[in-house]
Amino acid sequence: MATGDRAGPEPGARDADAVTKAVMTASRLLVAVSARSLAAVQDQVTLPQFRLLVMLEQHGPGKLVGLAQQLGVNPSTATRMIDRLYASGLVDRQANPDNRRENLLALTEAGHRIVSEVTARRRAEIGAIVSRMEPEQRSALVEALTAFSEASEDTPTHPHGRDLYPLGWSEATPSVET
Amino acid sequence: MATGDRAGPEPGARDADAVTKAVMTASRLLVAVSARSLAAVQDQVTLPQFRLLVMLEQHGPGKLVGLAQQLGVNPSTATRMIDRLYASGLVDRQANPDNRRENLLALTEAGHRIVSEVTARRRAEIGAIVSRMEPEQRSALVEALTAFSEASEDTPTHPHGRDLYPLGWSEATPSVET
DNA sequence: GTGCACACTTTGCCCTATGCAAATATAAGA
DNA sequence: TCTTATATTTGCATAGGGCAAAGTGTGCAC
Repeated sequence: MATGDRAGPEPGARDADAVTKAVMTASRLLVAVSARSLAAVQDQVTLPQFRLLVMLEQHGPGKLVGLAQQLGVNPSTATRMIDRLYASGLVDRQANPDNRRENLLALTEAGHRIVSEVTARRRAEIGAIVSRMEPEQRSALVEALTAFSEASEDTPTHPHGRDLYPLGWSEATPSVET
Repeated sequence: MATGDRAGPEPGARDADAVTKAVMTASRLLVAVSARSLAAVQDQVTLPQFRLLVMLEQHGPGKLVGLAQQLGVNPSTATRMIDRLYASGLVDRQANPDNRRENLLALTEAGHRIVSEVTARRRAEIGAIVSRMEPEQRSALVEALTAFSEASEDTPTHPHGRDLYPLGWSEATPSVET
């Protein structure tokens, strides 16, 4: 908005600014949606616990070290989180018969239910929003977001981003993208 | 998916599904961007601490209870976080001369710098992505996101969302939208 | 086949974040 | 003044997190 009437020396710069602004606004919005979807289960699990459940759901049963890596936390942290989730019956833990130094961790039914509940709520919330848009707006949104996602794929994310990402992830991504 | 070749009774349903998917993908992406922007300061402040700094920046100097409410945490939690941030020189704390039971909390220069750094990184990252898009794609993105944001404004966010939101917020929104 | 190196998990120790309840200190009002 | 309400702090408990060390199995090399 308001970027159409003044001819800047570099038209792209002004556009990029408006786009950045719009993207950041949308970002806030989406985080709020995630937060609300999570609210329903926050009396049963903490956010880190929920993230752990999501990882188990996504990457299937596995051993503790792998889980810890996926979460970006120290194995000792994972051990203790599993202790608690096992105690609350959301995670199943049994020694791997083929390799007794490994534990096999998996979601219980109750664990699956929690993840599904949040995912469903989130889809529903987003669905509710897009349902208020005009059909043409919807397809425009799909195209625009697709272009955005593609543009981000070949973004270098600054040289060393790859290193920092797993480290920061655990603390920086509480919105548990499901 | 797989709903495209079969004429459903409600054509909008398939659209909504595709849009939901695109939105969720974008959401993950944006969270990753936030996470990376945050990574640069994670050796100086924890994520909750950073959120506190952002609140002080956004809502200006204020007293502890207000800050705690903005963050959605208990005042006692805020007290102790401030203790640590004061110790590390990121927050200034002084008794309000007009009301001795109140503390006035404000960012120090160092505190401001941290917030600015993250904000700048985030803008830069988003800017880098959009700069890879075609100009027409950029304006399409602005329009689409604007429509999306507007659609979300008059979304009821399910009846009781208002109640849960502040509660869940503290734990559910670590990505500190700046 | 015995032993050494490596992998997986757990435990100990320390810190931050968090909530609840109780204690303190200060204002404001009746 | 005495009481009530507000602001902050402190005590106590739990969860999340890291690092280092211990414990336990596997597997390979010699």
